[in-house]
Amino acid sequence: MENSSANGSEKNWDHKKVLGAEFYQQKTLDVARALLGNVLVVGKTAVRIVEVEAYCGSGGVFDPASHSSRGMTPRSAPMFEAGGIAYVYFIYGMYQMLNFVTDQEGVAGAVLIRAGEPIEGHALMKKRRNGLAQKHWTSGPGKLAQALGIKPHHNRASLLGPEIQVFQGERPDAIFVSPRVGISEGIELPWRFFIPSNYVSNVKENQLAKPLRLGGR
DNA sequence: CCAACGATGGTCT
DNA sequence: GACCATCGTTGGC
Repeated sequence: MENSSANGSEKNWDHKKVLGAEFYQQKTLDVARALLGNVLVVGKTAVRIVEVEAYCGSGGVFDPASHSSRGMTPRSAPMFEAGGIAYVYFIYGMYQMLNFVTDQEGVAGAVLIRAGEPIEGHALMKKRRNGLAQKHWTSGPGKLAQALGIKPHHNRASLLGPEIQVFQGERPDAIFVSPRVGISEGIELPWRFFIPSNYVSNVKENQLAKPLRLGGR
C-alpha cells in the first residue's frame, strides 16, 4: 500500500512553522535557495521541494529569461507584486507552471518550483498523473503542477493558506547549482538550485552541476 | 539508456 | 506568426 510516512498517521514535517510573508519578500535568489527541503502543501497533497529556479526582475543582474524582462504584461503582472503569492501560467499548450512570487512590491521576482518528493496524497497524485510509476509523478515542473492539482485559479493565490502553504522542513546537507533548464537566453546565469533526490528533473544536466554550499545552514 | 520530435494553445510583437 | 521556464512517445542502440 502507498503510505504517507513510515510512521503511519504522523506527519514528517513541522506543522507549526508556516513560512510567512517576510520569508517570500527576501531577495529572489535567497528565497530560491532557502525553499529547498521545505514542504509544499496544496490541498490534500504535499511534497518536499527538491528543485527550483530563480527568475529575477529589476535590481541586480538583468535576467533576459524572466517573464518580467520586458516590463509588466498581463501575464507577468503577479511577478511585480509583493512576495507571498503564487504565479501560475500556462505553457506549451498543456502545462501549468507553479511559481512563488518573491521580493518587495514593485520588484519583479519569482521562483519556479520544478520538482518535489511525494509526502502526502499518494493515491491522488498517482491518479492525476495517469497511473504512472511514482518516479514520474513530480520530477519536473509540469508533472509537479499536475500532481498537485494546480489550476489557473491558483494564480495570485496566497502562499500563507488556505489553498497553498509551505512548512519548514529539514535543512538540506548540500545545495547544487546549474544553469536553468529550457530557456534560450540567460543560460550563463547559474540560477537553478537542487538537492540530491531521485525526483530532480533532467538528470543529464546534473552532471554539469556544482555544489554551492555544504552543511545546510 | 538517449535523442528526436510532435502535441497544443496562450502570449506578445 | 513566432515563441515558448514541457512532456510522453517513438525508435535506435
